[in-house]
Amino acid sequence: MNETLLQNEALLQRFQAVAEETRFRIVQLLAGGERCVCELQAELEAAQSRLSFHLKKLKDAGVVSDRRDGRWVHYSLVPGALEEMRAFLGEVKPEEGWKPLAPRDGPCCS
Amino acid sequence: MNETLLQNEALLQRFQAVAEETRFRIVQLLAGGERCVCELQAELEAAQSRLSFHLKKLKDAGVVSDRRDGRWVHYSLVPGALEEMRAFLGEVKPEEGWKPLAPRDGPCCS
DNA sequence: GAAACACATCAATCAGAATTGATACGGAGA
DNA sequence: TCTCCGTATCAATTCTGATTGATGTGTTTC
Repeated sequence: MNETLLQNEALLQRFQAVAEETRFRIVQLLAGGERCVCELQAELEAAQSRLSFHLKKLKDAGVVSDRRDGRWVHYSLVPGALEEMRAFLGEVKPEEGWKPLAPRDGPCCS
Repeated sequence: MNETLLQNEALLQRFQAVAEETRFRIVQLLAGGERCVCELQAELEAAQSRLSFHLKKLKDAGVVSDRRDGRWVHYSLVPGALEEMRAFLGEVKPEEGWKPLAPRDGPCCS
């Protein structure tokens, strides 16, 4: 199995996790620091099972981690995960002064 | 209308655009420079209408731009869009040495 | 202008993800 | 132990987005 493909898969999963409105907002809230589920619930005005569903998605993708404290569970961002996503967008971003590939000779498609 | 909300909406749309396998791969290919549709079609082994659908998503999100050249259309990345996404992940990423918020006093939820 | 080509769009179908309501689980306090 | 509370999970439904096949549009070449 190709290592890079697996990395890509995990990376894609992270983008998928963040690219949904509720989860996008969760990430924004967690940027301010750790939050327990009930706090998120209050701030997002989301049903409990719905929030739990989205938190699981984020956790499965490795974007957040949880910490149990008595009956409460606190969620926070995983810095490394976000860093990887940034790195991907960095690699992908053409350098300043970058030029398109020279047009290929011959017909566009063979 | 709130300015920040609109920005968020556009940003979310960009994440949604990138967070799909076919489009994720398109972005990776375009990282190497401009490509025409038929080249992408060959490299992705995707049906033409399918590819066109995904390119439109990326374009609507502002992640790519197109350039007509005779009968060919060439797509390339929009550096600024990727930069904004990076910036978001940067803001959102806790600083090194960052500490969780101090636990609130009183019960977690009122 | 006719034919061939590159690409876009549309309508119908299909698939996967999100929502909801009910239920289960685990910890804390009486 | 019984009960309450915070959270997770499950099954059913609903919604959204992707795929497919056909058709449309603009461009080149003859």
